[in-house]
Amino acid sequence: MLALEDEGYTVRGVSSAEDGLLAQRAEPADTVLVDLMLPGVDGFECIRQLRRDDDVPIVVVSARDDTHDIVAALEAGADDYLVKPVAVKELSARLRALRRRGRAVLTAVSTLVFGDLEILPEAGEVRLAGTPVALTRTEFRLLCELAEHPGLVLTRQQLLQRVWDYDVGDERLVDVHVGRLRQKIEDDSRTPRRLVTVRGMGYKLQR
Amino acid sequence: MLALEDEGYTVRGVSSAEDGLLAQRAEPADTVLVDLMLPGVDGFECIRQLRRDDDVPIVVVSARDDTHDIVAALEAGADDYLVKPVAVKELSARLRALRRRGRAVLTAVSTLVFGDLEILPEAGEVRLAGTPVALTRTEFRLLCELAEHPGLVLTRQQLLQRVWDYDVGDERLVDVHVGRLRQKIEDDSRTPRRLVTVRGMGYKLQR
DNA sequence: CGGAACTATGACAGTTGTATGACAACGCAC
DNA sequence: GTGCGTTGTCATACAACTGTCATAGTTCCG
Repeated sequence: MLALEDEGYTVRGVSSAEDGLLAQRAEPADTVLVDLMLPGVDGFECIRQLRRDDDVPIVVVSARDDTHDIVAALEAGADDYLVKPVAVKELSARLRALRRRGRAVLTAVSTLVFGDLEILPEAGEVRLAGTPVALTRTEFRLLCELAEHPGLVLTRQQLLQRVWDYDVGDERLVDVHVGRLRQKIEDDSRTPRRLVTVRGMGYKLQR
Repeated sequence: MLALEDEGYTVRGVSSAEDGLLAQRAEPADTVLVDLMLPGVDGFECIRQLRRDDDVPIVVVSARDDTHDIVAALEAGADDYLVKPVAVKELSARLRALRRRGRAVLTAVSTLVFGDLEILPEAGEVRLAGTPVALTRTEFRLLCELAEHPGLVLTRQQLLQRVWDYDVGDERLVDVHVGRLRQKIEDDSRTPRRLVTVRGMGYKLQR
């Protein structure tokens, strides 16, 4: 999963078939990876249900290399079947091949997820617990900059440079915009839980 | 090959990459199996050429199970890659999976749907809640351009380039046409719900 | 405890970005 | 040529955003 993120994918993990089905209904991913050894619902049944709901590409990853399983999974509606251990490069290439075929028209939108905070950079959109939040351009750029370095402290200087293209400038400016951003993305701006201050250093976006 | 015929496929065999390419041009099969160890043209090149000509599903069958080869074949345009020895049942199931997906594409491309807004690019037609809307050529192209990137913000520059073929030009021009388009596709052009402004960035068509 | 350093926030005026109506130029059919 | 729809430019009005500053609140440490 981490390896896939390195390849540039945004990954949402679930621990059971039920969770996966629910998550997919609530907010469809553009590709689904299924492990046939999941607890709960039978894996093939899971594929069938996914396929019934929509035509998202489904890739099965499994430790079993029995032809019978492979055929059953494909019949159930899977688009590809990989036997563990899987080379990430291969998985990534197969995902690309699938996407090329299925969704050639649609452009993929990447999502940065921080708990219930989602950031869609290309869509210029930010959602908090599913509902869109209206941010100004500066707030948005600030948030993206922080989001690109999850959990890392960025100094005011760094933020001034990257968000404002200022080589020099009043560092207080950053404070003001962080404050405004907090009003919009924190439940209680007095006790920030996502965008936290690191005294003497700067700010960071909590994973 | 014989085994495949038993599964109900009609199979045409060729003994070299050149023959295969020619045969496919003369009388296209609906799926192509490629063996990477063919004499003559390099197998990857063969895939690329097939892919260039049309978007027939391509399945590679090869004795080599090196990840590097698999990735290269998929990158070249293959849809699937099987390592010999191949179970006929599996191959058959994978061909069916591919064909299933291929069909889905054809139906998916023709209409772009955004809620009750339908766009038929080839037909040059736009319908709002079922009733046709009369758009000018520029408005139509603008809408199509936005529709091809659902939910993504397009900058005025990008739109100028893609709709007007202007490398430089007054960005206000875009505003004006967006305004005119809104008059026609929004219920209340004061509060756009479909074609929304992302201040400081551009415009996007809401999914 | 008290001061210094650091951070948060509210208010304000200047600036920027967007929407829209008016208009002249253009192409095209008749 | 006349009439009509379309196109690009412009000026204006309005709304939203930005940066600065003053003030108030924290945290740290001797």
